[in-house]
Amino acid sequence: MALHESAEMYLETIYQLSTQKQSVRSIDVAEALNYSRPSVSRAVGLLKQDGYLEVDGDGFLKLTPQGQRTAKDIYERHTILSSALMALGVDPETATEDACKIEHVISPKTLAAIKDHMAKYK
Amino acid sequence: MALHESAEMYLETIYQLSTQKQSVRSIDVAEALNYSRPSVSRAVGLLKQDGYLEVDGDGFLKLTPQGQRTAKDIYERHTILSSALMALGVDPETATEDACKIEHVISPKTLAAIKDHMAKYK
DNA sequence: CAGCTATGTTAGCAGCAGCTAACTGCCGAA
DNA sequence: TTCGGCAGTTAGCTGCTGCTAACATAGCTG
Repeated sequence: MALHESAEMYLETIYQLSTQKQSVRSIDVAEALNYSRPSVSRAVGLLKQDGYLEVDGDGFLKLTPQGQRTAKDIYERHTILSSALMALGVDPETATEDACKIEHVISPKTLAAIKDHMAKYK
Repeated sequence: MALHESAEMYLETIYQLSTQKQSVRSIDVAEALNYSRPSVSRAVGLLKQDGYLEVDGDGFLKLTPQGQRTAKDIYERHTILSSALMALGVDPETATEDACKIEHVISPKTLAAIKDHMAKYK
């Protein structure tokens, strides 16, 4: 089951938050994305149902190995894209915003090509 | 009123078709996009309502000046992106597919940066 | 203990955008 | 003239994804 863009965004956000703090709850995701609690609640339920994360008794979100893998992949796309755009002279804020959108639609082939190009011109 | 991605896609398709044939009807758009006739019918109605095109008595679609301008802009984004990706070594089919998705989410700033980069390395 | 606050959930709404089924109108061929 | 097919429209369904309102629960605090 392919992840929808919104699911990718939730997963990436949970992953990023988990690198910044010990525990991640739904409310943290809601604040990070500026979404309502119900929106996050439903999304978390779907991600859980699809095996991307677990919610423990205290409401802490833990990515499963599959979730971890997927989130890392999305985050890597984001990182490559935003640094590529910044290398082109795009300001960091715009680069981050655009990377955030492009990361959900770009193909592995194109990403690899960008990565290669970056390596060459570094 | 900002165009949604789907509206941009319809507009771009109409524009492209109009460069290839004398007259463009809804059915042509449906075939080009592989969408149903009702889907196109509704989209055309919305684009008309928003002043992007006119439908004449024979069902031929004519972009208004505003529609023409907008469609050209989208198409230019598409052209720049796909040639940029191909310049990175992405195969034409993938480049076109990815350009088609990226063109709807990329900011003017980033597009300009890509254009500059291309001009430099040509 | 009462009550406030924080967090999460349930129910249901809205808008977008695809779809099918079915109706209409028109045009050309038998 | 009648019939069949093409093109377009209308009605209504579905799934996604955001929202608010309202409720449940737990935990602190006076």
